[in-house]
Amino acid sequence: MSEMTQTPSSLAPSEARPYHHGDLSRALVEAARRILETEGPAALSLRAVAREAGVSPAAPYHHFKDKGELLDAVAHEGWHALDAALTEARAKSVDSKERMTSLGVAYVCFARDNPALYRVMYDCSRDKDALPDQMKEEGAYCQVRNTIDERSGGTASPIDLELATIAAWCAGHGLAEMISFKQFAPLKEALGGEEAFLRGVFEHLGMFAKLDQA
Amino acid sequence: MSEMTQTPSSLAPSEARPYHHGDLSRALVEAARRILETEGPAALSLRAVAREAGVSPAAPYHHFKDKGELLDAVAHEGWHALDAALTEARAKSVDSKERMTSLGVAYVCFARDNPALYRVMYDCSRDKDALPDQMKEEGAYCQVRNTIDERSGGTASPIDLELATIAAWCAGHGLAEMISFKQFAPLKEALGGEEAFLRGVFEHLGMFAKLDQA
DNA sequence: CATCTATCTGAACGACGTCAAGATGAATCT
DNA sequence: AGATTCATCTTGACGTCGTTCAGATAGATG
Repeated sequence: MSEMTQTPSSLAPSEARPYHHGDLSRALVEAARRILETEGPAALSLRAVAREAGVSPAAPYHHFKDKGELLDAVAHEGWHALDAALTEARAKSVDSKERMTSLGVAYVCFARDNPALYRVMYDCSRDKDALPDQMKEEGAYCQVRNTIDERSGGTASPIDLELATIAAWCAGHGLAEMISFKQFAPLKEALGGEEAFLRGVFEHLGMFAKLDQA
Repeated sequence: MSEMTQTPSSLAPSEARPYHHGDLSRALVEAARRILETEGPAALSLRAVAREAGVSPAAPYHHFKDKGELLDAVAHEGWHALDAALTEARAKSVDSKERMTSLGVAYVCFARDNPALYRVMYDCSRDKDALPDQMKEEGAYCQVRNTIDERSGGTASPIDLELATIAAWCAGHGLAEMISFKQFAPLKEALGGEEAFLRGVFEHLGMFAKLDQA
């Protein structure tokens, strides 16, 4: 009960209201993201999403078990967008020593540029006490692990590799949640901009201090 | 308009309903913490707090501007409790090289043991885009900075000291938010317990990698 | 004592998440 | 084709929430 109802016969793939009254699952998720971007997470009610999609307050319940499941779908898209951002950052940085820092900066910038989406992503994760399953095998988390593995020349033990990945991930998440805290403003200015500040913080995190000893 | 109305004449310091109908500000915060611990953050409505304190749903508005201000008061208590936990941890660890890791472990354990309270603390901070002001001068943040400063022998530049503190704080917060994620369970088991896991992660964060070079 | 003022109650408003009953219309089956 | 089936959407309702306001209550003050 996920992706049936493809465009019925002869209609544009994803615009207008093609079906019965529309390809709602998708329209709802898009409406939710629109609300998130323009009005923030506080305004993201199920009724507002339905309103934005031009449908009655009860309509979403034919596509999502409850509000949480809609948010899960939004979060899912968010993780994909984060994957893409990290992939791009990884491709851009040629220096393998800098690559890790670049990944971190890209991660935090994603959160800074999509604060509401990032918040939904982590709120969903906390509700389930777990990161999305896909991440362990091919997602953003895996990109971080691979980058660390490359940097260490593939010599790190599986446990050390995992610990280092977790350490890096936690640092990135923590910084992502606090990047816009007012207290950091003077330091950002002193360092000549937010990116420099980010690099500064990440360079103090010796993700490889232990791996390099081996 | 904060702390007047101490116990009126002859009554136990904090039980029953001593005053007009009670020392509400305090009673409400206590009721809120009780609800947080027993039913979690989702159950923490203003009405539920009033109910728990035995007053009408409108009563809290004579002591707090709105729900957010009540939560601020709860968060304020939370930060004090965190301060205490860190102070204790800092006193216990004699080895200055281990002290930083001990602080980190204590921080995350506090979050693990008071998950709902910790969540309220950071939700409030995010709403204001700032950590509590007191922290910069004498709170938990300051303890972390001092510990780093001691460890580096007081030789770190102010900027490096600040960057290292932020890095450590972000890592601690990130780990605190994810410590109970299911994906980490196998690794915890492999390392022989949650504390060992925490130490493992923190030891991969070379908060001093850069400071030690100087 | 009367009065003042902080505190609390009761009732109400709009918004929320959710559900049950009914309407609607595309798809399927003779 | 027409009848039927079934997913989809609407209407209306329920209980809860945050918040406000007019009025009751009872310490504190004169």
